[in-house]
Amino acid sequence: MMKYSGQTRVLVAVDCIIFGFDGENFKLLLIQRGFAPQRQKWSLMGGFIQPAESLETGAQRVLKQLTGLEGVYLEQIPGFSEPIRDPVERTIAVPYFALIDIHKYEAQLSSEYHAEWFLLSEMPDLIFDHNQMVEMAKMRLRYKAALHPILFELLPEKFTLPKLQILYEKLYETTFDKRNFSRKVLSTGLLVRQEDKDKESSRKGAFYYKLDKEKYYDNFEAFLKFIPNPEKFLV
Amino acid sequence: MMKYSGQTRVLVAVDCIIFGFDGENFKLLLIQRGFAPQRQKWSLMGGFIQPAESLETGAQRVLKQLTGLEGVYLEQIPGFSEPIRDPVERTIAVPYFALIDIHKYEAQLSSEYHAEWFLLSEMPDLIFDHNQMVEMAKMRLRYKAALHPILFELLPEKFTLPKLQILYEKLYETTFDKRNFSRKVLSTGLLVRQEDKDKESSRKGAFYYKLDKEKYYDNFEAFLKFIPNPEKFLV
DNA sequence: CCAAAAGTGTTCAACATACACCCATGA
DNA sequence: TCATGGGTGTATGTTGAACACTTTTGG
Repeated sequence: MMKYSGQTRVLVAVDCIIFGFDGENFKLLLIQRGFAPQRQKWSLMGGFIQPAESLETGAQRVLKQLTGLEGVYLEQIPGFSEPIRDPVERTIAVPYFALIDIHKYEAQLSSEYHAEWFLLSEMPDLIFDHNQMVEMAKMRLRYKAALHPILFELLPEKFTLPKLQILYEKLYETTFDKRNFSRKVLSTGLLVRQEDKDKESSRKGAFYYKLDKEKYYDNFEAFLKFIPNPEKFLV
Repeated sequence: MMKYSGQTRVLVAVDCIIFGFDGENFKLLLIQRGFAPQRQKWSLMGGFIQPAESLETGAQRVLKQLTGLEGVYLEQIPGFSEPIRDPVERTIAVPYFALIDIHKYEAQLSSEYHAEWFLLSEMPDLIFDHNQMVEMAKMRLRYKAALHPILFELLPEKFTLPKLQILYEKLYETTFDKRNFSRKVLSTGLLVRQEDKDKESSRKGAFYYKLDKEKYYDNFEAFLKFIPNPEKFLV
């Protein structure tokens, strides 16, 4: 078959901004590059698109390689395409942010990559334009999470309301009234209270909740506002 | 300089979903392909990314070629990247939706392309996956416009409140209460009433308004809701 | 004078916020 | 028994939705 003539072909990479939450803080999973250029420097996990895969498939592959996880929540953010963003060769990067349950990850860590979790606030300098990608991903996550219940993707199967609230508070760098917060969250009917409590962080213990998977997936990107004044965060 | 070895390079295209509004209905600017494959079939205007340009720059170039317009409102939507989406050769497409003032366009039409405006509701079948791109763009536009005042990009410099309301009503395929609508819109302070009236569509005439450019651009993506129950439209 | 569209105000309900006290428990 | 974090209810203000009549003017 004929090809389009006179056009330049370029490398296309997917880079993953992998968010986790340890119960206290947001974290980012980074790898130390084992190859040139900028060997040893920290970077996002990424990879070049292969002939038989789509962008989304590529991103899932890259994630699986690093974390062992499949079917992860992924969202594409706008491409990074400055002609000289990669000094080696022109590469157009399509970043995805990923939300994973940090605990699921730990069990499956492959030693093929030198990967490490960093507190979002203590992130090292990254190669190329990866710092900007992280910034962009944070903005997008803030935006999306203000309107849709996606942050559950960061939590383990069983979690408590105080933990959920801390999650939101950390993302928006503020605090919320716990009475209003729990009322809003519970009023969605998405959460099912369990019998048992988490006694780790208080003597009284906090009830565990699980997602009502049915409701959650049926109306996956439901429009819900768990935080007050979302317009403050919607840039 | 060394290149990354063993990787496949691909064509990257930008395709533009160009929206216009004629005062009554949404329209889409399409071109009839002058080259194979699928010569004569309708398609979105697009082009391959050139060595010295970014995706956004490429999209602006493509738009300028077709419409003569520069600095158009553009927004990237997620890439289309199925390996066989283009039968000639693997091409990853990054679509952009564009909002233009249809009247500005008409003046500058280049005859280099066979381009035509179609009512959104009477759109022909398009090549490849362009139909899906249009669907995706409509969804994104609905989402974005429900929360941010971007639809002004579709209107001429002077417009009336009834026209603005029709614009919103057509996008959301519903009707709004004009008292509530005008109150909301005017309360933003974004609009400045002019002395003169548009007498085209009524005997009484409707006041023209202009955007307060200062306020508009200062707070370009302000969070505003001109439509009731936006959650209905936020998929 | 009449048809057709433009313009305008009020009432009510729902929602979001602010706010404070009691509970359970382990040490 | 006390210190710590968990859990809950109410009152108030704000916001958004519903709703109908008067105005203007060209024909």
